[in-house]
Amino acid sequence: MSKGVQTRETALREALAQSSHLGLKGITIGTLASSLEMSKSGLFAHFKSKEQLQVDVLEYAAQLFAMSVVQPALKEPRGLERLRALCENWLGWDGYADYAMPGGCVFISAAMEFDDEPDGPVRDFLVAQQHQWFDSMEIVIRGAIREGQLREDLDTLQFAHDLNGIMLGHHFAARLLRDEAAPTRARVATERLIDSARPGTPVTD
Amino acid sequence: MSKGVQTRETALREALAQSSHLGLKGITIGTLASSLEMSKSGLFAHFKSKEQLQVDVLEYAAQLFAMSVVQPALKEPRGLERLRALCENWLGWDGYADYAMPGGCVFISAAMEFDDEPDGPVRDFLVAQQHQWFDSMEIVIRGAIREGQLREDLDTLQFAHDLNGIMLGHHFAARLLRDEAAPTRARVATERLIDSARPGTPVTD
DNA sequence: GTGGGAATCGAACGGTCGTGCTTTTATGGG
DNA sequence: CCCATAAAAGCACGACCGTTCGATTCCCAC
Repeated sequence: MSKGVQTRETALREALAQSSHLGLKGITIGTLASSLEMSKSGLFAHFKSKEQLQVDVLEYAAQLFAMSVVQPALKEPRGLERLRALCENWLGWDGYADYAMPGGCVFISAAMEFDDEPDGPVRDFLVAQQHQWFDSMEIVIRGAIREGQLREDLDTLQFAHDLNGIMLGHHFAARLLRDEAAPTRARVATERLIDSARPGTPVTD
Repeated sequence: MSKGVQTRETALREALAQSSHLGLKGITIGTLASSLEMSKSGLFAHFKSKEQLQVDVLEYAAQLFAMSVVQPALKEPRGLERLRALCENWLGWDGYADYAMPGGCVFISAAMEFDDEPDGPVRDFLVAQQHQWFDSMEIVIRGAIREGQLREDLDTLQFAHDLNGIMLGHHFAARLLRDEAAPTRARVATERLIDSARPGTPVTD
């Protein structure tokens, strides 16, 4: 019982690392196996198919994301502090270089790889995950509204999408363009977004 | 002379269409050849390698982009009108469904595919293209500054990156989440961004 | 209409892919 | 310590990959 679970865990960690810079589609049973110094078939037995492996990697990554981004933010007091913590952790996640994701956010690569795919287990799982994540963001944003720090009539879903755009832009600038100013720019953009959502700001609709 | 160029052109168009939803790495000589109803080797002869094919596809896409996004915007009067036209065309480009790019912006997928790659012909070409594109954006933005419609001390590069983030967010919402409100949200975000850059707006630095 | 170069084809190459089998080896509860 | 069971290995498969090369077909200037 124990041995199998442990191997599986190790395999998922390595698979996540490789997905991080090759994408979910880029990982290979063969390459993964030799990285783990085991046989293709031995590794394959842990996941009934490559598709299942991809889903499992997404699930594994989500656990890591919840643990290192969401949970720490929940320790901050509700409102802008918590929202800022969430964004800062999110930014950190995208540069999670030294541990499990040398190639940046796996959700972003997966999103671009599967966005034009027909429905399927991997895509469906990823989309569900993203909806969950947007829900979490909205909850934190509404917290800041309830604290009176953000406008009462703010479109929280729009706000969440705006934040998402900022993070995608950060990924783009940091990873593709190798722009060291990317995190700074993301923070500037986030503050500007928050400012535009403060009470007293004229409604833009 | 004529026949070869024509075949090449047709091949590039089909290759772009396929790259659009499979990514640049997703295209294969074999699949592409059978789509064009010709032999693998016959097609291959037009491009000396797959890497070269990928670069050529990027170049082909850039021509299309310049023609359908940049050039029309340059017909608008300098300033916010031109900037808005650029954004609107850009938004249209990402949903260029019926012609050459059924799977959305090929530059975005390519960016995510090659962002963690070591330097190479394809990555280098893509990065150079993006820098060019950011330069173009900055020029249009500075046009609005010179017209007195945007703040004098505006960080134009930051502004361009913010726009880029909005478009990436649009791609994400429209393609992965299949959110029909995506274009509207992108427009709202763009207007908010413009508003925050107007003269008289307090500096956010 | 013929010759020559461009365009295309057919077949093959070594490699890797995901995935079934069967067999061997390791593990841990009684 | 034994033995059922779990884990890993070994091997093979058909398919497709990018690429090469020699043969074939086409187009067009003379």
